[in-house]
Amino acid sequence: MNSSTSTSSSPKVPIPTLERLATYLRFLIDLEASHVETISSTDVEKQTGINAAQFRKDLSYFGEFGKPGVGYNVLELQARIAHILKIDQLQPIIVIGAGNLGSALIGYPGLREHKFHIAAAFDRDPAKIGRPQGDLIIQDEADLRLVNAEIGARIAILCVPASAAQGVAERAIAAGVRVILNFAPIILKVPERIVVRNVSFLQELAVLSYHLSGDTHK
Amino acid sequence: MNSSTSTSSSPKVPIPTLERLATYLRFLIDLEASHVETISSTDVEKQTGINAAQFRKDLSYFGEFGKPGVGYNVLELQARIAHILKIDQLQPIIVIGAGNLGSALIGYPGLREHKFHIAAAFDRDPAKIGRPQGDLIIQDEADLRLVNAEIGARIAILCVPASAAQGVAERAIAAGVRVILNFAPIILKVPERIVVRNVSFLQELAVLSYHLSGDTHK
DNA sequence: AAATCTCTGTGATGAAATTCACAATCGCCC
DNA sequence: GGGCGATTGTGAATTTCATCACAGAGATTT
Repeated sequence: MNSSTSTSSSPKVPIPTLERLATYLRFLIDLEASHVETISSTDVEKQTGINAAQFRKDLSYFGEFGKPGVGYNVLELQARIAHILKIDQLQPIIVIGAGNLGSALIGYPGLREHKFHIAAAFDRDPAKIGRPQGDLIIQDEADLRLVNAEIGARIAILCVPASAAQGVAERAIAAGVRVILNFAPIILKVPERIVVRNVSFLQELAVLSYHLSGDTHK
Repeated sequence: MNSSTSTSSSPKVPIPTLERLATYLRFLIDLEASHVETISSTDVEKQTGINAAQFRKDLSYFGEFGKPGVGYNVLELQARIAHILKIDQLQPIIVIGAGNLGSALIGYPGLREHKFHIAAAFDRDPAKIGRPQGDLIIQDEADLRLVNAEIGARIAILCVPASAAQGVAERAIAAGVRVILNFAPIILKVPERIVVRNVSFLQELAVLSYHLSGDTHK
């Protein structure tokens, strides 16, 4: 999708399964808000469009979660998926590049809701360094290593231009980052152990554009 | 997917192939800038990490593009991929929701580079309506249908909160939109013929978070 | 102009992901 | 407490996607 994974790491669990886990979690949070206590895989299918067997199989990679004849406890499943995804405690993230996109992410409320926490934001532009952004202050990208020694973030979000991305990625890795969410439209070259996911609007739009079959106007 | 496609449309061509086409296009544009005239599938593999046979097979869905013993002409291939993706002429897009993310997209230069053109931006918030944003003026979401009758955009980008997304999607479809890029973290219910792609930061981050194996600190 | 090298396009093969289908389990009702 | 409807968890079947491997086409060299 949308996005794509490069450099691999652990085996066994299919990437698509992990992607769906996040969807389930989101869905379960909504259910909780609607005071639903129990849900069956068929209900999930009805409400999300994801095949019921798929849902069950996805979960089966991690153990047993439901009761036959009953279904799944919403709260418990929520907690267990959060645990699987390691977002059951606040997860610190650094954002590099404080342009429009970086700023949008820093201000995105959904992140906190899911126990992600943007712990620092960096930019290279002296005009931006020192400026407040949300409840953070933009820091000098040159201090990346120093600052992250403090924070210990293992996740970095790259919102820099394509031309800068490779260099920034390398410095982030040197600063202890292990996984990268890359918004720059280039393929990063990183060591085996580093996991990268790319998000590309252009790619998404291109796929959509392709589907605009023949008819220009209705 | 990080992102993922829902409602299907045409057959035959794998979605992953379409996603990669956009990557190839981007890559070819960079090559052109470096004055490279010809490229072989093995070169592509070396520089992008995408398997050479994969590259050739992806293209084979659409015809023959290369010369045995030589490779592919960069400019020609670029043009043909752009044509396949229907971005060989300016493609009008409407953006709905002019918050942080919407604004970031409106200002994103990569779009124009790839022949996408944001033709109008909408919001529901009276405080935002009428305000300039980039070289556009935010319009009232209530006028969606009216305005799009003029513009004829078939692509909409949804940057509204999850709670508003379903309703907005329906109105966009009523206004003639055929494909939707959805940034809201919900699964849209749309008619068969409509194609949706979802981009979810949360999903991407969750997958990355999962890969943070055991070690909390180095 | 033959021999050689390079590189494409694709059928065959393999791997991965999805979906099917059913035995096993649970709760409920009589 | 035995029978019944609901629902899970999962091996097997199916579908989709990626890779291999090679015949054939174009360039190049001798």
